[in-house]
Amino acid sequence: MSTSERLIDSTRELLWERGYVGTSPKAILERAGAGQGSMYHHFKGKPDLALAAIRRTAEELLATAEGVLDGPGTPYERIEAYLLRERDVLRGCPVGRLTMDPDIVASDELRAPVDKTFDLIRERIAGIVEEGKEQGQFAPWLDGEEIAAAVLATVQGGYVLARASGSPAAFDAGVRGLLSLLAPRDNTRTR
Amino acid sequence: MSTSERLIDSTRELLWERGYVGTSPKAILERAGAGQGSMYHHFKGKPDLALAAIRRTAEELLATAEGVLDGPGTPYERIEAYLLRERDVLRGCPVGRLTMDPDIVASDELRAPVDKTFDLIRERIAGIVEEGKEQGQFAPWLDGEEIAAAVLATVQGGYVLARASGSPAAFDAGVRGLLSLLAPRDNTRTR
DNA sequence: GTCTATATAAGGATAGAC
DNA sequence: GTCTATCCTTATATAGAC
Repeated sequence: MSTSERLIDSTRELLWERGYVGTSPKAILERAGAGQGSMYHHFKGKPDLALAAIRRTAEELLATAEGVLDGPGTPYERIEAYLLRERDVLRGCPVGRLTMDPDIVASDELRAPVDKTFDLIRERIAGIVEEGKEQGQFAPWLDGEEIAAAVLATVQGGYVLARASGSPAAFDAGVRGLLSLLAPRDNTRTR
Repeated sequence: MSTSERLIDSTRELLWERGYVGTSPKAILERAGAGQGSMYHHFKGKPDLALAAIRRTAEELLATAEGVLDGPGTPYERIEAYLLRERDVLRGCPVGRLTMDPDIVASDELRAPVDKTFDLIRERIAGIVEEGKEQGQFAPWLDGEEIAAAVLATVQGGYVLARASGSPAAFDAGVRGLLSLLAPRDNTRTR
């Protein structure tokens, strides 16, 4: 793997673990096994390298999410698959955690990939919900965009709760709670 | 206000804005209008001061949440009030944001107030849900703890989505989505 | 209690040799 | 392309005067 690639990979790992403000060029170089010169040869500086790393991470996350959402099954089953897909819960979301970084939120350029990723996933989920409404699997009064936002928020908030308690249990509980609200019930059952 | 109090207040503000790793003693002192000596006289160091600040913030947030959750109204209305209470959405949650700080998650002492705050709010909401089930306002198959986790996660995740897009809209959408799933429907309506 | 001085390390970047 | 040397600033803390 090229030095440039190793620098990007190290930056991605550190951004995930420690965020932007908590990640120093020195730490990146050590992890990548490179010297100062290499980094400043390939990239203009820390923000430039971070941008490359963030874009890569965002693309990968989007691809993973779309892979699950475009899978087989009914609309409910696809949303369920998205919510239940394997995650390293205690590490948190490599994209979502960036929103807590003041320097990233302050930069339109660094924030853009984060914004775009959530936006595309939300649109995809919203479409699935609308599909489910047409098929009668979801109640007609539900709004696709709103449900999609709730689904994404449950995931992102689940990471927060899990990290607060040091256990993935809270993440799982939140997901199960949302699924219990979303689950279609057959008409033979009284509500 | 005493110097010690001003130091705590400045720290609370900075922790909210920039997190633990992003907050330097120097910045705290400047904001508090104090010198180096004052800080190290009243506190053992940055972690000690941060702990005092976090405890204060956690207590205040808990009090605010309980104030709303213990208010008047049906169980659904009280949860609705909690979700719709005024928030400075783009600033994020002063407690939740701490979970993205590696140094805080790594310290049992610094993480404890965060964990405790979420735990107590979750219990309170869970109790309200169980109450609503008894009254027939919520479906009997819902689990109080799980719904409570979903409610908290929607809020925490809403902050993440809002900060990603630079607008409170995503927060509001997620909350409305969850409320539309949670809202009691009268039996005259067909599902 | 509060201040200034000082100390050591780290953050972030540039210069120039190879 | 990569390395080392060097630079200036900030982070975090201690010492000791007032």
